[in-house]
Amino acid sequence: MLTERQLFILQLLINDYIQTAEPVGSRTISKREDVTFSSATIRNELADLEEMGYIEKTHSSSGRVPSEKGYRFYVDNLLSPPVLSKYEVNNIQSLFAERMVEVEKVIQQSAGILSELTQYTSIILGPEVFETKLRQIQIIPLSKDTAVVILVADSGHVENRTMKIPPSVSMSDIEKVVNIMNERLKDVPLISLKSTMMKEMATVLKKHIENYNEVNTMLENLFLYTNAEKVYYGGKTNILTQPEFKDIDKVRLLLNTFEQDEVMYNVLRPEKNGIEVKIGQENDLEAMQNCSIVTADYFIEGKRMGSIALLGPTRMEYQRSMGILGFLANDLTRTLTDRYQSFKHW
Amino acid sequence: MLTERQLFILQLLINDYIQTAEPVGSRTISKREDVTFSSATIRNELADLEEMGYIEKTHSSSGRVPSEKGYRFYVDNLLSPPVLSKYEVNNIQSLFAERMVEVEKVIQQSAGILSELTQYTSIILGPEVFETKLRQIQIIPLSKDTAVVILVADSGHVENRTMKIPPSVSMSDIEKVVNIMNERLKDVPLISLKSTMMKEMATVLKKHIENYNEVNTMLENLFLYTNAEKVYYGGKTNILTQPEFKDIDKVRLLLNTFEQDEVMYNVLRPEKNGIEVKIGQENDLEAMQNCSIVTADYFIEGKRMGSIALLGPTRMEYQRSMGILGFLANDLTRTLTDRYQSFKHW
DNA sequence: GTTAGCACTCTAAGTGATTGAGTGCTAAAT
DNA sequence: ATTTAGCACTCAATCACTTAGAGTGCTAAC
Repeated sequence: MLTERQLFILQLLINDYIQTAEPVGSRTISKREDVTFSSATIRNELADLEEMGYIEKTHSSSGRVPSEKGYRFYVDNLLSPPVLSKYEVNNIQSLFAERMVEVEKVIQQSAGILSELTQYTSIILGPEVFETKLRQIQIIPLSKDTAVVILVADSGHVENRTMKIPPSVSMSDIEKVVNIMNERLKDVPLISLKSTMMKEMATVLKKHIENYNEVNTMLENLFLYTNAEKVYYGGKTNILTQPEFKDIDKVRLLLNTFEQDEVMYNVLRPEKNGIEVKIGQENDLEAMQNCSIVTADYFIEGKRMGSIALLGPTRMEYQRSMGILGFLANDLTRTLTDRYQSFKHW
Repeated sequence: MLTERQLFILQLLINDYIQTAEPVGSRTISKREDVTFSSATIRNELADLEEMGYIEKTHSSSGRVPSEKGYRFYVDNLLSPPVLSKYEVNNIQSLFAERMVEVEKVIQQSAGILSELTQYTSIILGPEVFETKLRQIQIIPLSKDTAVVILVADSGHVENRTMKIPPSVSMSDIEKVVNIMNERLKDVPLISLKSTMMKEMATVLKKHIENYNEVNTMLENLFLYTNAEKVYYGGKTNILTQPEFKDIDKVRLLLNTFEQDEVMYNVLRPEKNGIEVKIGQENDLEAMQNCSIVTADYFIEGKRMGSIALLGPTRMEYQRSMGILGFLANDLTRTLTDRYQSFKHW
């Protein structure tokens, strides 16, 4: 168990390191006004903290640096509730004051503000197809054997795909199919579209359509890829300003990871509710060994819709980041729920 | 004027430097089998070439490095027509053998192959709205005051926008407008959609719609932003492997530029036809001072649709890059023209 | 339990000295 | 009139060495 003084020293050390990115020595700590005891005492305490694994030396006669265990302890026990500056609050709220119509634009802007306020990289997982429901489906022919299929969700999200039409399937068949789909599939969540379609429509289709089998495989192909939600970024290169990323290979690794949506998608899936912090090795991607990620969720009517996250070095300003992130997640939840209400009760 | 031997030496020097990225000395050149004269002779020639500005020294006793003027001369006069390896040709042609339906996918894949073959960063400007024409327009209501507008082009490109509907405009009004639009605006190029709409539809709308003014401003807002064509990337971080980009600040500058579509858009607009090479300072973006860009256009029925480009260090493999780029541009042109034909004569 | 003091460690920065790749120039060879 | 061998010279890069400074751990005194 840590003594009061050890807690205090650990906190000072981490705060200092977060600011300077330089190993912190006993003298540096002892020079602070609010420290009454001498550097020798601090040295003793530091030795204990090191033995317990909360801090490390970079070499045998260097100052101390927080270990991942140390950061974890710091985040879990030493953070006081964050206070946002007026500037930050204004900045975020002015975003939502604009009341943009398009969900995607709201999200893109949120990512921008987040990265600007924090100088880290912000990542937002768009609303999951999970909760959004089909409003309408349209098929528009392009040539004799191709057509565009357009799905519109109640959130305003539009999804489109081009497909080839087998020669054996006629236009009137397709029209029939679309009509049936609009009848049967309206308000079905996008995520379960495929399974619902297979169940609900099989019998009806068999009755009305000649080349049932061909139409069926066509439809199956169409919904083969349940589109993963989109990943939005803000300040993709902000993290390059951090001194821990002067190594170009690390940078390459990280930026490449950004390009792989599926990977990022998994990184952002939070395991618990609320604001979560993953420190260094805790997220097992090699590219993110020196990074921490703070994630928060946003909701619509209590249902989780997506996540917003900040990516920084392990030495990141946890308190501030968590504050800003939490605040923005809240506003996002409120705004989106409002929008959703207006759609639902219409 | 350059003598035969000077040409030869310049060529050897640039070839060598492109491979090694190290300054080339007289001894290195003299050791080649096909060089009969001594290093001293070469030193004299190098001094002349330097005086003429084709090569430079990095310091007073270093080997020589091509200057931008040197590269320019090399590209304009010293390149033999490129020969593609079987591997490269196969790689590109297998791409088009798949005959993907969606233009965007073809382009995305092209970017991927380009960057893989060259290890540079590839950039592709999507088909201009320029030539694609409106096939159909749809408005789908989302709530009592919002709706999604969907434009489908004959290329299969889908464009969508969410908009607010003023309370004074009724649904039936909107339906009328959409009908009129589909009648009057079909096959109008997307780029002139706005102007055509204003001209063609003004009188008709006035006749049929009550709140003409409100509808009009609504439509105007809708088409306010003529969407610039999309920019696609392949191997965004490839360029980071080049030794000239070990400086993190240069990297940041460049990657940030990538994020700004409008800027890239201008970079890629070629000035002349065919394959164009811009070397170093020739493209006046600060972020690209150490880069060269090779661009080529692709066409549909002789009309320029977009460009594809390779971005590398000034010390780039011009011959190979130009070869691959030209070949792919050709195949792209052929494929897209075929597709277009099938749409047109349908 | 705390602290002053001291020996010790290690990095970072600076200083020569050395090496080697390269040049330019001159005088001899072709 | 070229070409080339030879030589003096330059400069970056590297290595060994020193020094300064920040930091530690330990011990003995407070």
